Amino acid sequence: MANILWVEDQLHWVDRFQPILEATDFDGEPTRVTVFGFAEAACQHIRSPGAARPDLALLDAHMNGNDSAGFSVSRALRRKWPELPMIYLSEHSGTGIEQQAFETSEARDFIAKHQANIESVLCWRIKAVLRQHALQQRGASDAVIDSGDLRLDTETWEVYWRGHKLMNPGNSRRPLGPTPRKILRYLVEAAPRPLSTAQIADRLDADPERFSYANYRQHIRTLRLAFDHAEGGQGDFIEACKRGEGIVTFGDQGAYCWKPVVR
Amino acid sequence: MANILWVEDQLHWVDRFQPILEATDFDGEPTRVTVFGFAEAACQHIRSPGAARPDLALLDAHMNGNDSAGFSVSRALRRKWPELPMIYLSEHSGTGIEQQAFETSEARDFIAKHQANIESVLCWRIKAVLRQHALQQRGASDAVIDSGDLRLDTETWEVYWRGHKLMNPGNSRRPLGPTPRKILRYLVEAAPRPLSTAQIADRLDADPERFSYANYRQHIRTLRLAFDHAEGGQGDFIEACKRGEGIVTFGDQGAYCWKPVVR
DNA sequence: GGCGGCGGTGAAAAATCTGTGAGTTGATCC
DNA sequence: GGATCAACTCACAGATTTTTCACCGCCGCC
Repeated sequence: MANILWVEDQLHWVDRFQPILEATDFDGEPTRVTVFGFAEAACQHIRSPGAARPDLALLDAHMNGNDSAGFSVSRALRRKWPELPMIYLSEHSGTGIEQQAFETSEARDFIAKHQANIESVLCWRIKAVLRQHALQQRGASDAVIDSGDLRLDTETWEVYWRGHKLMNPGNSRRPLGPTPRKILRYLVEAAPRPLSTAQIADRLDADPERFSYANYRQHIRTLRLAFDHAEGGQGDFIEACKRGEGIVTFGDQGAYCWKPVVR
Repeated sequence: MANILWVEDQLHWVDRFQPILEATDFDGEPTRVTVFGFAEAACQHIRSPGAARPDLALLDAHMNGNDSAGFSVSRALRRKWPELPMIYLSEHSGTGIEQQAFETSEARDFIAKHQANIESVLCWRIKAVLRQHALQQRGASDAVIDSGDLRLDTETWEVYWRGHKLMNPGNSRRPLGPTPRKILRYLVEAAPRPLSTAQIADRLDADPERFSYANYRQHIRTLRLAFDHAEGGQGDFIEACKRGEGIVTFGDQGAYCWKPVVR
């Protein structure tokens, strides 16, 4: 289902476009449009932990007399879903607002509300952005990930650290659990970018209400212990993490980050 | 070097835009624009084995009275360089030409020639497409802000000043705290405009009631100390700030401003 | 000269974040 | 039904970051 988040303070545009958007087939599934009339309401919704990830955001930069209300929504979105494509729909094309949208807000497109055949143009451009984004998402999936001394086979999900297979720290005869393995994979894939709790929850396809930071933290602990056991259990890996190598706490938004270990 | 391939049959557009494009810095290197006045000539060039790969193609769909001359160039490009981003620059926005550009020709953008401030719009949009494409190519790599001797990676949040990583001034083994990092980023992004307490509070997504000027001031202090430590801790940076370089107090509404430091 | 506001400073208090250990839950298998 | 195991929760202490507070010097102004 194509899920569109739209922030627009002028109701007549909503009345005009919403039915058209909902009747348009963007990705082979029914389209749902969620509209917010105020930037604050949208931000609040976005920040709430249970918010479902939209596929695309449609923003108006200039709302309720505030030049940058739309940009605050954009920042909230970027924080929660860094990859989310955003399109601006505005009456101020060709102005500094358009420039700001492209240069600091990483807009994918900026559509002038006043133009010929706007309904169609809107749909074409949304479709184009969604297609482009889909293309981008399914790039890069090698079977084996190598990062320093780590070897991660994404087919069999086995993980080797300096030649030793990572085992379950609670019971060294058993392999590492599936969730920690996945988390490790996502961390290594995302390196050197950190992954926040929300991003991990998103990738694990977990219920964002349930997957908490405490949860993430615990898996990180499991992983660190597993690495530590793999290199002898002297606590060296834990120490390395504190120094900023291996699985590093990022210090914001409950995020962790994979940094290759130098020897 | 940003290499742009442009196919355009009306010379006056070339005269008008080419100098601007060539004077615009799209990727930190000089820009070169190669113009073809005829679709056939462009296709022939593209198919020739020695043709250099451009970074972006600018096409006009409707040329020399032929509705689809531009699309033939697009097909030639797609065959030779499947990943090449293409932007249409046309007088026929909102028509079937735009639809075709997006739906069958995988246009990244479609820019109407007749619109306010077209020169700037063209540059913003080209820049946006190039950035998006670069991101896509190297698997969403560095979004780095450069300002003088400062290098700020907005993905990993690492900040380097003259090659030294900015650390927490209170504990030099630890990285700069999240809030100061963000404030620095916003300041540099907003430069040369100052950011008042209220603006920072908005960007930090903080409660404007709680985020006071005293607060902002303290973070600025942390930042200045961090810079100072990074260059040796002689207080030089603090002095520079007083002289009007680096993180400058703006003197109104409790605002601060980032000014690149000249050496 | 006294006054008041602004911005810099240092330290203390408050809030938040993290690591840790232990306890629950729920699913699966015997 | 009971054992087992991974995933999840909870509580708490220690570390770290952020906010608050009090004070100081400077400057313009009456």
